[in-house]
Amino acid sequence: MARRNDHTREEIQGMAIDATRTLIATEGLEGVSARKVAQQIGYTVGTLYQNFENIHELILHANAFSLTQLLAALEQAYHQESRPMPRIIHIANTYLDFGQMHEKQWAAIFRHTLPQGFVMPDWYQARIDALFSLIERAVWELAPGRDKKQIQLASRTLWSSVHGICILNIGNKLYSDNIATPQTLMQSLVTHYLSAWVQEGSKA
Amino acid sequence: MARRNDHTREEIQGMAIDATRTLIATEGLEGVSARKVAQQIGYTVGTLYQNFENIHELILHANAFSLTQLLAALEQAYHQESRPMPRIIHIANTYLDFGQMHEKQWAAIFRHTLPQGFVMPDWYQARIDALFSLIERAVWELAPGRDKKQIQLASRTLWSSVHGICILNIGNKLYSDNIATPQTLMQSLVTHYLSAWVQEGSKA
DNA sequence: TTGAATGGTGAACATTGTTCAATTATGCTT
DNA sequence: AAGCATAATTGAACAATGTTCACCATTCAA
Repeated sequence: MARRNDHTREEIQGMAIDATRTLIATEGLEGVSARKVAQQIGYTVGTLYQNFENIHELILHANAFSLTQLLAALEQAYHQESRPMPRIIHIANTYLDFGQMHEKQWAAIFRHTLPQGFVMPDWYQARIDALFSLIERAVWELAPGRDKKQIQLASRTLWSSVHGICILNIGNKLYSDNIATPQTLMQSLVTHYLSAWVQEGSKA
Repeated sequence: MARRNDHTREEIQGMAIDATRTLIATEGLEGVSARKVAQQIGYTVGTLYQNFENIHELILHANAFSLTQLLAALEQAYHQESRPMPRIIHIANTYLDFGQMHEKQWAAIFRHTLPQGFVMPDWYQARIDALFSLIERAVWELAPGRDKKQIQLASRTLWSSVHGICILNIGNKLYSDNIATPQTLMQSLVTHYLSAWVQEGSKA
């Protein structure tokens, strides 16, 4: 039984977040429970609730970790390819791969919803913003001359769409009928959307 | 207290589904509970469990109802516009509107997940398929000469993307910063993607 | 050494899904 | 008409959930 000062507050929080992450990875979001997490880290529920407001905060931290991993993967993809268009395609595919490889974690991010009255913390929203700004950067390089608002519009449209393909990919295997792999859809989306978008810009 | 033959099995099921729907509409998916539904319809949990395998089946029925409503709205949109390209845009915007107007129901459809071991019933999957085939029809009319597999690929890509925009629209108000309304994103997606796709086809 | 402050506990409460023996109402048979 | 079998309905019970909080234990300062 753990005793006082065996671990600092920060250590306990880190352990709890880790435990939550592995729970999500193995059993999915539904497999997370305060008692399970507490037992994993060798403390009791009471201690857990001294370190986190509620279970949602804990899950939020676990999800933020996944988001950070995702961002790292996308940033790596960004640097692996320098030609603007293939770069975006590569980033999109990396996004897709991440969702497939870490299916449970991925699903946890987008399925978890704060109860009414809860507000998403800034440090969490900041991670999501970072994702979007990475895309904005990549789109900007594709058409540096374009208006900033147009870039923003295009990258949000594109990224929402990429996200949609990922969403419908996991869970429902809508595409598992020999014909269209999610990678094919992704390719189709990015090339068509962006080629028309670039072309439109060169006219003006 | 309800007595035998006050209602038929079918009536009870219908009442339960209705109660579930209003619960979802008012409190969201998390607001649904077996006891609440039972109380609403004037029976007890036991009766509920004689009419439904479990709570997920009940939710699935409520969601199927929403899907039917959605399909009806999309089909109406289909017939409101006959020019192929504006038609698709109109359908997409109708989809978006539906998600905005019935936010809770819409979220319930896409956030609800069957526990492991559960399989999505055929009658439910059929409703989803109907949505996709409506889009396929609309895309086909845009380019009747194209290969069937190409049409399938394009409509799935397009619809996943449309779906993605809807998803990121509800919940996070990512777009609420004066600039880009979801309608603008939708317009941008559909016109750009499809114009490039059509153009590609006319080359071959 | 004593006392205050803080770490940690685990029992308790309400609420969840789900089951099932017991009860009650119905319809059929005699 | 009476009785019986069948089916509908109940509600108590179980395990598991999130959350709280009075209590105990440990540490550190005085």
